[in-house]
Amino acid sequence: MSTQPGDVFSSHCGSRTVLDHVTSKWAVLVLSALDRGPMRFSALRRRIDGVSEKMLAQTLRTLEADGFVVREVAPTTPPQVTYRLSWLGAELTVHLSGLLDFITTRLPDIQAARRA
Amino acid sequence: MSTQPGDVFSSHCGSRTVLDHVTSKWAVLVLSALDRGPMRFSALRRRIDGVSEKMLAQTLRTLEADGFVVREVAPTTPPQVTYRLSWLGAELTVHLSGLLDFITTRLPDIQAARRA
DNA sequence: CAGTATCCGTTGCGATACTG
DNA sequence: CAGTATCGCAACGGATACTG
Repeated sequence: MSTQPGDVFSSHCGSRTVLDHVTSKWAVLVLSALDRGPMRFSALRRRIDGVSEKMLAQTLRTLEADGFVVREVAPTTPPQVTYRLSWLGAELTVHLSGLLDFITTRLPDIQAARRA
Repeated sequence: MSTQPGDVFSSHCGSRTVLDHVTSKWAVLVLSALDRGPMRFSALRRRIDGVSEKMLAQTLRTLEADGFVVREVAPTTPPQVTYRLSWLGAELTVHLSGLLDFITTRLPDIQAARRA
């Protein structure tokens, strides 16, 4: 019930770090985009409106380091780099997609409830 | 399939704003804490390790404005202010709790998969 | 195509002090 | 107790330019 090791409520625990990565500004959108299938860098850029190259690259590197995304390079010229969800990433994205669906479908209610 | 009005993938849509609020550094933790029942300001501060008064107040105000959290003041001295989830907030938190549970329980796998 | 590097303004956010 | 106000630094993150 109270704070336990690994609990998100305690700082300096790994789970807090992962939570911050996953809920960062662009990570949610990247993961959800990849949920529909592997995508290349430029396709992701086009899909996610407003993301800069820098932030997309940074987000992808973080997600790859956390084991949620797999980066695959085809040895062609020009090189084709494809990103896809790992098994762990797919499990994660189930939860995120549920969140996105909720926000999207309930947006009218949210905006109706909004004050000031 | 492609970008639609209200879609999170397009910027300048309300859903993107709400998503940013909800996935902000402290909002996830506040909502999850309130999921167990109403809490007072100072109790939330103690529960959520590392949050400053400023950020807790700011987060609560945003969540209240979005209609996810309800603020109730008991007319006593000293005043007792209690925060609780609205119906909409409770629905939202279902998804967030799922996310937190996933991260917490799968943390070993995540850290095992982590590179560099 | 798929990035990296640099610059640099904006914002996040902790610390501190003060209020009803 | 339950906040608000102000300060100030560090990190976030967008724009631009450059690379293999």
